[in-house]
Amino acid sequence: MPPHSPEKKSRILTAAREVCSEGGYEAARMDEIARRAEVSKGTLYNFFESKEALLLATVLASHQDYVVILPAVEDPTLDVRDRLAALIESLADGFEGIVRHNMLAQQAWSVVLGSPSMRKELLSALRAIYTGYIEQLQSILEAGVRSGVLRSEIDIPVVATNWLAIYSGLLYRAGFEEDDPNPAYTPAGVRQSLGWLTEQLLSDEARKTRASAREENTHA
Amino acid sequence: MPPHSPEKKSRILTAAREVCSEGGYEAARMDEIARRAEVSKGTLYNFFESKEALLLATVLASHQDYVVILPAVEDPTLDVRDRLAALIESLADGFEGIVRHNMLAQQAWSVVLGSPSMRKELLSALRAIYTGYIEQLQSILEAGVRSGVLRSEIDIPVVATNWLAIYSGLLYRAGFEEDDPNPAYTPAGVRQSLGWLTEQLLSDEARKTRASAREENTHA
Amino acid sequence: MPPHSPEKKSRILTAAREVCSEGGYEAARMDEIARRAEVSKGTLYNFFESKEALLLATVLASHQDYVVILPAVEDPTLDVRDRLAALIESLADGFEGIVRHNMLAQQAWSVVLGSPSMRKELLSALRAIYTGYIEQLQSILEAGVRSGVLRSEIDIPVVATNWLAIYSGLLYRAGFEEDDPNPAYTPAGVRQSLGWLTEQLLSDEARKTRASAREENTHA
Amino acid sequence: MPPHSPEKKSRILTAAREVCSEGGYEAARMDEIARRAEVSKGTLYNFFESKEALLLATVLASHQDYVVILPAVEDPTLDVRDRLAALIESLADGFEGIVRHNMLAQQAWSVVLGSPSMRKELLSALRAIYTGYIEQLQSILEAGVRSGVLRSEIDIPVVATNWLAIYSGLLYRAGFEEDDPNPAYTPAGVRQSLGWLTEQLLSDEARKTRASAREENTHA
DNA sequence: CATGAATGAGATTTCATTCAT
DNA sequence: TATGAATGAAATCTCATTCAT
Repeated sequence: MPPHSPEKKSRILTAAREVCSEGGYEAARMDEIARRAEVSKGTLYNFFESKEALLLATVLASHQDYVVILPAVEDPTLDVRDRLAALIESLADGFEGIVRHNMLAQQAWSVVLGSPSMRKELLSALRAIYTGYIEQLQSILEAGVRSGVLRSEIDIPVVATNWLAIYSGLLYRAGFEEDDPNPAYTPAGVRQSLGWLTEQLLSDEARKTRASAREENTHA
Repeated sequence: MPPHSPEKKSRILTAAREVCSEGGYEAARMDEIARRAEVSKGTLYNFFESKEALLLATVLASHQDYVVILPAVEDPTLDVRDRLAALIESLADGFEGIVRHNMLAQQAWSVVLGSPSMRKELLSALRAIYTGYIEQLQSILEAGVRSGVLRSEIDIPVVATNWLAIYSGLLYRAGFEEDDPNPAYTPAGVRQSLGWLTEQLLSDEARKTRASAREENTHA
Repeated sequence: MPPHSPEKKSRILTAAREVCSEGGYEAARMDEIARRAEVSKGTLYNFFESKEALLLATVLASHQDYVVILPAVEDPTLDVRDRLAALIESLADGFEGIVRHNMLAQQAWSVVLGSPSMRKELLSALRAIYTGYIEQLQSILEAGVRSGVLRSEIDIPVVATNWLAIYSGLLYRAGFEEDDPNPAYTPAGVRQSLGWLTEQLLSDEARKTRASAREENTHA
Repeated sequence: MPPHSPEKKSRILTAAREVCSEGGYEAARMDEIARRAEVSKGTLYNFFESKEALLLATVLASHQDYVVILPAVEDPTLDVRDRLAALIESLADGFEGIVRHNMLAQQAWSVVLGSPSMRKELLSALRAIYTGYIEQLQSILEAGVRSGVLRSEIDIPVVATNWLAIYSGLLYRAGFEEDDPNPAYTPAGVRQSLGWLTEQLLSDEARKTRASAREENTHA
């Protein structure tokens, strides 16, 4: 018999995510998760200490699927405007999935709140999820300032913080919308809001040459 | 004693908010709420249909305390920069209380998720809470554009959306911090982030006269 | 509704004792106890913190029924031989009931062993159950020595200890017997063993006058 | 490796005894026993039908270690007083170990109570454990009467029963004591109680010559 | 024979809700 | 209306036992 097959663990996590997605963490039942994963309840407890631990692992695993970065963003030879645009696209494209994931993660709080160690682990993961974005963003902004595309006087940490705050805020507010969401809290809204922010950063020169520069770039 | 004494109802809601604040919605027990409100459990059910209804009412009542607006903000005779500054102060001052309130409100989701009608009510309230801000903000921005303090080409809806997104984003991210929070997610961070946004809106003329103008204004 | 009616508590304890008597403490199920007591499982937990606490209370309540003392034993005007004989009769008469009770109490150990506080409570009760006997016995022996019926050189504490040890030993060993018990571990055995002990205590004078003295006493 | 290696069986029994000693039979887990014995859980079931059977075997094995008899006791050439004294020493020396063993054996009841056949086996073993003592004791007492050291009129079966009852009673009561046990329920108490009993048996002649006789004996 | 992951019946316990007083 | 003892469905978790490897 294979020792604690990872495939089974993955099946359990998938089942748990499904069950939570449907009824929320509060309503998730170990019985139901076991049934969907096609394992016994005992096996659930062989893999995870408790219901809380399973739900925490479910949230953390869910992160893996949503923390993705477009390769183009990391290419330092590209024009900074394109790199920022690619980042915006990445964020906008994943927006709806992340909104759903986010609503679940928020619910996990009430389940995990009881155990300080799990709370710490969850919050730490939630903080970590955006750290990559912040760092990436700062390095792009620095490159932009160096190349003269972005205004030299911008306060990079504040701008990066605001970029992320806007994104988080839209994400958060999107969770309040149902059925017919306010367009501001859709992928299009993400593009518009972060596009506006990018505009503010451009140097006067970049502003003048924008159209031509971008066109050359595209044709290259 | 009049039926459904409002005083008793208020006592119940206060007790419920306390209990939820301490242990989260998941851990809130009707027994404990009744004990703190100094009423019987039966009385709880005379005022509220169910535990879910009580918790929903608790969240909604909690909104009342946090949706406050500084009178100065609404005074159209003031300089727009002061009105925006007053709004920022209002948001920054209430920040920590709202963060706590917000974490509770998020948890409430998992409790009311099961009932579509309650879910609608909660989400609607959550949407409404910021509507006042958005409208107020837009009217200030319009006044600013009219008076020449703000740049004429700004896209007021986008700017207002971003203002609120930044605020919401900081609020949301602040919920992930514990003990030694990142300064970006503190009242000071609110001032810095929204201050930066305000900067972007000023017209060239306002930018030049800022120091003197503000000084005159203050002395007036 | 009467507040925690003692009658209900008593019904629960009775049901618990019945269930334990039949299958042992290990096999006692809260469901079954609730069913027999004609209360809900929840009510069981309104009266008793846990299963352990209920079983402990059951054992302690069981003591009440078996710690009985013959009034005659306490009458200091009677001849010491008669008082000792009455005590022996008391112990022999209750013997079979106490044997059954004892076997249950022993089983309770394994259930209650986990909780140090309960263990202490149980052991303390088990010690206390015989304290009355020891004290009573010592006062009778002292009276016997004073009246010259018992030998003056007897070591009263040692004799009292041995009296109780013999009784406890027979009680304990009786628990090992089934169906066709060794006569030594029956009420008759109790009379014989403790009768022998009493014999050893009589003074030479009492020994000579025994037949006549007792006869007079009986006729008095 | 021979099938059902006795060494492995012994390791299992030792592990089981350790586990039971620490937490009691109720708390003993097959997992833990297997871990300590360094075998798999499956192997446990190759050696023992069930948990009950293993625990029963554990109690029975525990008996082997405690049913020991001093060789001197069996030597018919010695003075009966010395043989009884040696027996008392044997019982007193092993007292504390037997007390612990006894407490475990009592707990075993609740585990094996469910199975009549195991119950019979356990009770039979518990009866057998003292049979050797009784027989040995009776043969010593008979030798004592024949040699004139013990009073000729003693009722040997009753005396033997009482000797064993006193010992069992002290053993049993010792199980109720914790930390600071009553001296009556210690090895010293065993010596005192059984010493008193021996005293009652001596013939007048033996009583007179006791000091000198024993001294000679010791010097021989 | 040995292993130990998997099983799943069944145990204890909780707590929102009810309703007789 | 207020009370709070009683309810019991339903939840989590345990652990002796099995059996494919």
